Amino acid sequence: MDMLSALFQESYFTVFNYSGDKSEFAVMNCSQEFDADFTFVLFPWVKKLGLKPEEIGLKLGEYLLNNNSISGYFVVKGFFNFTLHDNFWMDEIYRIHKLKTNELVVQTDTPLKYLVEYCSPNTNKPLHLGHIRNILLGWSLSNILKAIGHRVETTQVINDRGVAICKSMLAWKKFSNGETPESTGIKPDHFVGDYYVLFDKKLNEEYLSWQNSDEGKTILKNLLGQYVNSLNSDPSVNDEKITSDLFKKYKNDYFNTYSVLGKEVREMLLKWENHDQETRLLWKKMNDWVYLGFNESFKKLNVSFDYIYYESNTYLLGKDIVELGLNKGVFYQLPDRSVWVNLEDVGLDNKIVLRSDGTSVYITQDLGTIKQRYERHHSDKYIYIVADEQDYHFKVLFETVKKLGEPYAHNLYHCSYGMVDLPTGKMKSREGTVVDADDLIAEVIHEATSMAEERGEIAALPKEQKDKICTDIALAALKYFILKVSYKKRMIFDPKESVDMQGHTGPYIVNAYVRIQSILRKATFSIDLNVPAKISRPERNLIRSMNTYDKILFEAADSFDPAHLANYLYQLAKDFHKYYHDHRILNAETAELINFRLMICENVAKYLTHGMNCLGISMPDRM
RNA sequence: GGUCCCGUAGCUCAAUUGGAUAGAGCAACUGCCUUCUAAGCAGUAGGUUACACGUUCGAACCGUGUCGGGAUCACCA
Repeated sequence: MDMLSALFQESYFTVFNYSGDKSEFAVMNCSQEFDADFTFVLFPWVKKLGLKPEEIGLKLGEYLLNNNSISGYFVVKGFFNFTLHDNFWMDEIYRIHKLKTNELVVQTDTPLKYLVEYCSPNTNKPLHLGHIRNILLGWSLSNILKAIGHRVETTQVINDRGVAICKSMLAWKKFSNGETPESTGIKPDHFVGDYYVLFDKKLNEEYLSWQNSDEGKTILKNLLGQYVNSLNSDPSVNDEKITSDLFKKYKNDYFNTYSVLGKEVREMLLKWENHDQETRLLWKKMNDWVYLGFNESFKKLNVSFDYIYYESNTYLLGKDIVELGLNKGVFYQLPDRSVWVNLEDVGLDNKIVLRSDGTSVYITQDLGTIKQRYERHHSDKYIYIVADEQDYHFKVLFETVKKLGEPYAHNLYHCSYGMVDLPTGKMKSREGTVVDADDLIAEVIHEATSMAEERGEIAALPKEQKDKICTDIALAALKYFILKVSYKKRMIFDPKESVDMQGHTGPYIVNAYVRIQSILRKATFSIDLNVPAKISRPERNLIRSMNTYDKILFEAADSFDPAHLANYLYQLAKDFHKYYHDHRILNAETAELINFRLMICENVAKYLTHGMNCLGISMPDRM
């Protein structure tokens, strides 16, 4: 494609004495409805050259034809459609056929070092669907960047401290009777998560009985009065709704002021911060359970991390930066000793960066960890894969770093992905509507297994091999289902559809590959480079697609979006399925044709494997 | 209320970054397995791209406004 742009650039200079930037000469694939390889749009040139589209097309076409650069052309309206010589496409087939997988992609001429952060869970509950989207994006983006020649390190910061973790710790301490994951047989991260849920349940019970106590009644009555006034008496709201709204709103305040459990949690957090031995031991024990469970989930998803940071080690970082900011005059201090940054000049507000008691807030830590990353990794680009609910936080963070004039200030990227919703609405952990990662994976594997049994294609294989294939197919379905959607968009996840294996799905693409493998197993003679008489339109289109693979990968890398690649692979698989249906391969008419078609098949398989592997999907040979 | 994001077939998503008659899958209906794996192929039906102006050879895409939905705006993380 790039080569074609150059061709038009050169032709314009010769024919019209026009010299322009290469980017002015964009060439596209010709639309399916015409029998041509590529299209060059003439409209923009009508004004620039002062000629009619037909005249431009004619002059251009005759020149290119005489030059032997193209084999034919025709102009429809303002579109210059043209076709390249067969030997160009044949050369492409040979070239691709000779390439090894790691040579398939053109390498970037500006290789950089990336640090990609993704996943970053809390240790109070197991991974859910939101983490899965995050993980798949991070993993496949890293693969894509590596594929085009960048160096990539991956990392996650585990949020292993704070109030939430103390809640599950307290619940376990009070209500577990010493139960463990081993004694109950529950997956350890789920085990801990169950105590987090239990805490909330116990808190609700406590809150409810407090509401009926004299103290509670008086306070809530007062609040109710104020609240009803503030509602401006909307007639559609009934008393019950008002009370339940208030109940929800006030719960947090209750937790912080009247709750006995709340008090115990805060005491526990304080003990933790003061390195109380018993608390730290409990904390370590429960977190270790969670890591055991997380690692099992990561392994199932077939992802890993190069560097793991723990918030318990980094949460005190950043205070030196606050000091630096104050000295530089970038931050200011109020009389109560809290420290702030004014971001009004970039359209944001004043944000606190250090509390009046001198302790850190979220952004203090992040300022610290960014700097630590820079010092330890010296990457060229730092990518944070974090949901779009944190857009504001990252804007503030990055602008603050810019104001500080840090050397890495312009190398920070928030890859902000849309949250995952269910057909029934938002996922809410409190209401138990969260789709658990492990449950989901188990469900797709179950579905893939029963589909495979129905088909019977792999029935004769040993169990171990069958299980591996079914797992691959299941993960292909799940991963592709999520990655095919552009990451910026909020997506609706229907668990029923995620186990679909027909149509625009991962298994559909795997199937194209499996069909090729099946043919290759049956092929009796080895491929040898002979020239066949003619390349058909479907074949030209297949090669043309493979020829644009580089461009797709670079696009995906530039936009941080694996969905470009996912959709490309579907199109390639679709074209192949049709080709397979319309053309006999092993019993084609002549030996040359068999040879030729086998080459095409092998080439397609190469790209499908490479692309799917970039998405983090492994390809079985049979299904 | 301020800021940001989104609105495409009944549903879930695309659209080569401003190009030809807006495409797929699912769901519905109809065909194709004695031939390389039917997790496949072909077909029917489904659209005022939320709405209105504007920019230009050309707009789902850019601009302005309206309507609708979401996120966020803690001395929480």
